[in-house]
Amino acid sequence: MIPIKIESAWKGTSDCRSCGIRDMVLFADLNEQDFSLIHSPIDDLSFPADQVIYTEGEHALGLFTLRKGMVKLVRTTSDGRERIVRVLRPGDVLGLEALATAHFDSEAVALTEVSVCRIPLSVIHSLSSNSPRMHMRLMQKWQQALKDADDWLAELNFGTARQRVAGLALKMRDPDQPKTTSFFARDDMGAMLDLKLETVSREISALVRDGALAPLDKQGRRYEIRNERLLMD
Amino acid sequence: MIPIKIESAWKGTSDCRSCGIRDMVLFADLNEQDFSLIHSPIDDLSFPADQVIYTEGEHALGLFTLRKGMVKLVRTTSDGRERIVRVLRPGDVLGLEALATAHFDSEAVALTEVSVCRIPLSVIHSLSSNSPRMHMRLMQKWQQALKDADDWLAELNFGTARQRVAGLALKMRDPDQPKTTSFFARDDMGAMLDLKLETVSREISALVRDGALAPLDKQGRRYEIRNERLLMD
DNA sequence: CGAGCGCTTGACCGGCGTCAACACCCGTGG
DNA sequence: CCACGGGTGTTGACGCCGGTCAAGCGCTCG
Repeated sequence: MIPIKIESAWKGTSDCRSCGIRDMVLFADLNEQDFSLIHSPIDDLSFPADQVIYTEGEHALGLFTLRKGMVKLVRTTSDGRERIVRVLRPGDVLGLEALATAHFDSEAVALTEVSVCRIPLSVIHSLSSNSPRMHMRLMQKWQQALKDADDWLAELNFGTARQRVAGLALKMRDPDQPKTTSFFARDDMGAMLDLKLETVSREISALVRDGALAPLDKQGRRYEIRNERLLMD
Repeated sequence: MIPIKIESAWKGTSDCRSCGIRDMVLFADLNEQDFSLIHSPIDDLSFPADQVIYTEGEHALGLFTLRKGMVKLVRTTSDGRERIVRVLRPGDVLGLEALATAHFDSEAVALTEVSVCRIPLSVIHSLSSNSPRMHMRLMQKWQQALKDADDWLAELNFGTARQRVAGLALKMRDPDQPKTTSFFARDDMGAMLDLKLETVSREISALVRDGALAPLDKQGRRYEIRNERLLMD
């Protein structure tokens, strides 16, 4: 069954050949012959902030390429605590794991307004066996996901509260405007860094006081990076 | 260039058809036709405890299937601290990332005496394009590696010191003897759980005092699980 | 303009880190 | 066979970072 939320998120069917971010994504170097292998529609979907895109353990029909916005991957531990294992940004793939098991290993929730395209599993499977270009791309996406997961553990969940918050500020820099960075609701940041929301708030305040960051809005979501050095140790 | 350590670790060339753990590994369901596609030798290697198998960033000639023993994957953060991101056990693949980039993303170090087989990248690449069975297996190994990475973060690096040590005890259970579990040098355990070695030691002592664990040797490496419930919360 | 939610700040407390002493295992050499 | 020494694990005392609890503030949206 197709959840209602997906129906209501439907914005149309994509023409991937003319996709604006095609150079970042799975279909980056497909040729005309490869495109002719696509027999199911690629849907263009969008979700408001806080919307669940898929849940942990859910049966997967397809995977998603993130076109715009940010998505958190959430795991619930056996004793019920929630942990954010990663944040995905444009160009990343949501739900790669479904290729192997047809189930999602974590919950995906929109952190901002989000736009994605859903690619049916059958399309990925037929392309990956028949197009060496797709095969290679897919491998690179797996490798990137694994590296991101390890980075998240090694860089953001290690050291003092100050180091973690500073590390997140650097990781969440805007690729187009390297002087600005994005934060999230304080309790989400806590679930990312294994800190309490009060501690996150205190450390951000301290970084602003020390001149490392300066707020760009009144909601505490966007900050200017004033002194990169102060964030790096 | 081939490092000297590899030369000295060489034990022979494998006959994968008769491998004792074939059902766990990449070659699990290859048929005779698939095997005929293997044109480079699969080497059988072994390493003593504490030996480095490969280093972070090193150029990769092949990847490894772990046959016996345990291996830690170590990352060094930009400011020089060392973090253990995962522990691999028999059946796991070392260096999957080399398939995409021909470089290793982390350092691999033997935690015990270890035996592995090295499969040249060319063999994997030709099999994965020509054998749908291998293609599927590879996908499953990627998925497993990613899930392990996320598990490690969500389960072992979250909560109190007690919960982390207990979680590691459960994760490191012997698959054949579910009542026994393996620990490591206390500072390695600290690097896995983001705790200091003294804290690890204290928590283990507390678990023994409470009757959850009982030591099986005098070096503090193997413990009997006496009360699973006490470890689970 | 008031209600409510999320962010910040303060005071206090507890868990983990730090520093140090000690116990134990094991290999080496007398 | 035992004496010695280094390496590793354990335990204790103490201090600090981050958690807890609570109050206050400032947006945002009815």
